[in-house]
Amino acid sequence: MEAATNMVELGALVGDRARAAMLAALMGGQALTATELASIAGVSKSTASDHLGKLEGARLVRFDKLGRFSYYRIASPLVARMLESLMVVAAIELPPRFCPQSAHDRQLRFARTCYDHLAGRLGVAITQSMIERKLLALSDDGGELTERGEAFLQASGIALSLQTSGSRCFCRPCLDWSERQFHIAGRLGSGIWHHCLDNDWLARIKGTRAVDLTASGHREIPRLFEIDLSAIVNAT
Amino acid sequence: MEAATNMVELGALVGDRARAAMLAALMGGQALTATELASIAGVSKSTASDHLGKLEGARLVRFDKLGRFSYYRIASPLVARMLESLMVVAAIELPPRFCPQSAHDRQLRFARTCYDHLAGRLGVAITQSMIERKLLALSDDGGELTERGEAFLQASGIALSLQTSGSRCFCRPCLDWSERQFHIAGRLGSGIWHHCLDNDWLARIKGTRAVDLTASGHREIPRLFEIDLSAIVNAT
DNA sequence: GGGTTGGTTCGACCCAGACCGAACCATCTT
DNA sequence: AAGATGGTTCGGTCTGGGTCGAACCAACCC
Repeated sequence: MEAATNMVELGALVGDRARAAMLAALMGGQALTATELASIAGVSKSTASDHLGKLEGARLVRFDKLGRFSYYRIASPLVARMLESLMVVAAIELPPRFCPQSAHDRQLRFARTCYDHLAGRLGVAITQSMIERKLLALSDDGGELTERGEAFLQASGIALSLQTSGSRCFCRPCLDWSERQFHIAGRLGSGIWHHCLDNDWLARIKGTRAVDLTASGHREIPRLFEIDLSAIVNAT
Repeated sequence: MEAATNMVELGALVGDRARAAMLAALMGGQALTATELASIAGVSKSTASDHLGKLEGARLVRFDKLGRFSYYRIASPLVARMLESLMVVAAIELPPRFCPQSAHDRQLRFARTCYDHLAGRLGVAITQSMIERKLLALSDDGGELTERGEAFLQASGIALSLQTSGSRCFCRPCLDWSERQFHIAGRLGSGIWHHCLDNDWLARIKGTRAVDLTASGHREIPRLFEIDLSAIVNAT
C-alpha cells in the first residue's frame, strides 16, 4: 500500500489543530510569517517553527526568507485543491455539531479569499448573477463563458486581469463550504478577484482570509455584477 | 476557525495507518466487510471495529447489515473526490522516498478501480488512445466527446452502460497517482468500466482494488480501444 | 439445543508526537 | 557595539489515541 502510506502522512499533517489552522490561514492566498502563523494557531514560536518545518518537509508549503522574515505560503495549486476538497467534505459531510459563530466567522461567511479567488456569500452571489444574466454556464465540474460573457469581460476590464498561462483551467466551479453552492474558481475566478483588488473595491482584513468592501466597492460591485448587496450583507 | 476544526477531524481520521488502508481499499468501489477490512489494515477485529465506528460517525463511510455481515463502503462521491485529491498530492507532491514495490503494487499500477472508474496504465492508455483518435478532448478540469466520440460510444455499446442521471459530470479528468497522467472519470469513465466488467473483459482481483484482464479482455480491449497491450503489460 | 463465525464493547497498556522554555543564531536598528 | 526582533534547535514533559485480548451479543448452521 505505497499510496496509502503517503496518504497517512498527509492526513496526519492536516489532522492537527495547529497545522490545520495554519493551512486554513494560508488558504487566504497570502504569504504569512512564522510569527503570524504561530499567533493564528495559538502556539508558541518554537512549536510553530516545528510544525512549519514538517509542512515544508512534506512540500505542502514553501517559504522564502526576506531579511529576517520567513514568508510561508501554500506550495502549489494542487495542494490548494486538496485542502479545498477537504474543507468541502468537512463542512458538508461531517455530522453537524454545535459551533458558536464568532464575529470572525461571520466575516468569513460574508466574503473571503479561497487561495486565489473569491468565496463566501459575495463570491456565490456574483456567480449566481452571472449565471442568471447568461454570461456564464456552470456544471458540476466545469464552466464556460457565453458570447455575452466574453463581451462582458472585455467591457468591464476584467479581461485585463486574466493570466494568459494556458495550462490552468479557465473556469472551474468550487463548492463553497459556507454557502453550499458553487462559486467561480480557475483563471476566471482569479481574474475577478484581482480586478476587485486592483480597483480597491475589496480589501483584505489583515491577518485573516476575510475580505471587506471598501466605499468604492460598495458603489461599483453591485453596479458591475448586478447584485443586491443589502441582501447579502445582512444575511444570517 | 469553524471550518478548520472539522478539517482537523477529517485529517486525523485519514492520518492513521489502519484507517487510511481501509479507505484506500474502499476506494476500489466495492463494499467490504469489517473482517476483510481488518485483514487489509492488518489489525485485530476489535481495532478495526473501533476505526470503522469512527469513520462511520464522521460519515466518511456507510454500512449496511446483511445478515451477520456489515458491508462498508465510501459514503458519497464527494468523499471519493476528496480521497482522490489526497492521493494525488500524496503521490506527486510529497518528497520521494524509498518504497519497495510489492507484487501487489505492480498489479495496482497496471490496472485498478478508482471508486467507479478505471485507473492505472490501462486506464491512462485507453484515455490517451481516445484522445489520439479524436474521440475525446480533455482539459485540466473537464472533457468532452467529439462527434466521432459519440458515434464510437453508440457503436461500441458503451452508451448502454451509461447512467442517465444528469447531476454528475459527464466526463471529468482524474489525475492518476501512479501514472501522473489523466484518465477518464465521471459518468463516461464509470460507463467504460462497467462495460468492461459486464462483458467479462476485466475482473477484480478479490480483496483488492487491482483489476486483471480476462482471456476475452485480452482479445477485445485492444481491438475496441486500439491500444497496444504488450507495451503496458510489460512496463516498469 | 449446541457450535461456529461475524461483529462490538470494555478495560488496560503504551508510545508517538504536540507542547513549552531556554538557549542560540541571524538580521536589522540605533 | 549593544539592543531588539524574527526564527530555529534542543531536551524534557505529558496526554491523546491506537492497540490488543477477553467477554459478550447476534446471526447462521447442524
